Amino acid sequence: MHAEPREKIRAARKPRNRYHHGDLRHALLNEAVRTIREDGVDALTLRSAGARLGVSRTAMYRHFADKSALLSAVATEGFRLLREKLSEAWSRGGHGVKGFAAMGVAYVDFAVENPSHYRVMFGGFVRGECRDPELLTEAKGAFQLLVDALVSLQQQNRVRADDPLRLAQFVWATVHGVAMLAIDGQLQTQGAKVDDVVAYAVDRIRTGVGL
Amino acid sequence: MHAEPREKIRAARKPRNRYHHGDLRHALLNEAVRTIREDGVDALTLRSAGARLGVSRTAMYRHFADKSALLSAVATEGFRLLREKLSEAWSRGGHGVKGFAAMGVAYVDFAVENPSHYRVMFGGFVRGECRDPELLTEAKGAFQLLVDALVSLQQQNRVRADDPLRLAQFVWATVHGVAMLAIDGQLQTQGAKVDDVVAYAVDRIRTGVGL
DNA sequence: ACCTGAACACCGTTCAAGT
DNA sequence: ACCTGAACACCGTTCAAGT
Repeated sequence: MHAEPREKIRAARKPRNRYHHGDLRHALLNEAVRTIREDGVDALTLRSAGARLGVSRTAMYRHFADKSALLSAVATEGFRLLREKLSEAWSRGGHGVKGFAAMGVAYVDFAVENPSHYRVMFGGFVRGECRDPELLTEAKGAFQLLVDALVSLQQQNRVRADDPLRLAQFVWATVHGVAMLAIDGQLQTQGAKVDDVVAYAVDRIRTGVGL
Repeated sequence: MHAEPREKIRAARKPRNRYHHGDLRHALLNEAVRTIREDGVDALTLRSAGARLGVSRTAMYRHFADKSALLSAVATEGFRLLREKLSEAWSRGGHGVKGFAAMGVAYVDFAVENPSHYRVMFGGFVRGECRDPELLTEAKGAFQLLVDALVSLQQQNRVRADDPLRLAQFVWATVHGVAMLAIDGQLQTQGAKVDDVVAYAVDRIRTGVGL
């Protein structure tokens, strides 16, 4: 009978004793990201994901409205990761022109290393209505990093004094395009390595946005 | 009995009297393009496509290896259409800097007007092995148009003397990126119209590839 | 050659029921 | 609150059989 108080203390810390998981939502999200990364979006089925977590295939509906909502969470996670990579590159490059180039390379690298995840972020898998505010916030956060970098470069007189938003949209489109074509295998066939294309594109961007 | 010779003449022109269609392959392809354009890729099912053509849902397998092969044909058709639009824009613009800008606008317009079709061309729906040679040829044809335009501009001393292939890859990536972000609805949220973004991007490309 | 019809092994989603 | 199990309405694909 002296085990009971212990149980109660635990109960106080974690209000309820869940059936299988401390947090099925997180477990599902991680499993989805893992499956998508390793085997692609098509390989992600609610049935297999549930089975792998030792849970019924309908358990998911307690945590996500539907499959699209789960994919939306995966996309959100992707933008979070991307923002980290970009922020790191910008810092590592010393918040200057070098850092700007590093951001471009980091962006494409992220897409090439996680092609399926990247496609979920931009491939239209997340339907218009299911784009939850969290996803929008995270996507805007990553974009804002680019805007801030461009403003910083403008203050250093390294970038023309156009509307930073416009500049950022152009730069974003270019690296996004390189990334997309790269993971589609459309650049290798043209007899050039992806890295070289990225380097050249960053150079042309620099010329394009320069003073 | 005097109808028989007529039948035989017909048989000579068209060796066999098909069950339902003169060319089910074309009918299927058109139906697929139409469905994708109007209702998206997810709406395309072999069952409904067959039903709409008054044909069994397995009849397709006589003409395409599987659904991916059908999508590959849809993508091929897309590249054909895109090439036409680009060629027209380049000519209409007088094969010069104006034509080059017109190509960029035409490219993004095509994607925005046929978002689902465009996604089939670049969205990874066509698996690596299923990329039939016809698709590759057609895609390269559209890309070549861009290379040729850049070579022409180089001869007019309007574009820097870099490797035209590299230049074309950069330009392609940029317009592709703008197109992708546009059909993903990622540009409107940033408080700017797609047309303006395209115009600005074309301007920056021009600066980027200029002498 | 070209197409059918039944069958197979899958899906996502709903819902009454259990604890 | 959280999860289950059966059921529903779909898929793409295979294959023996028809004409």
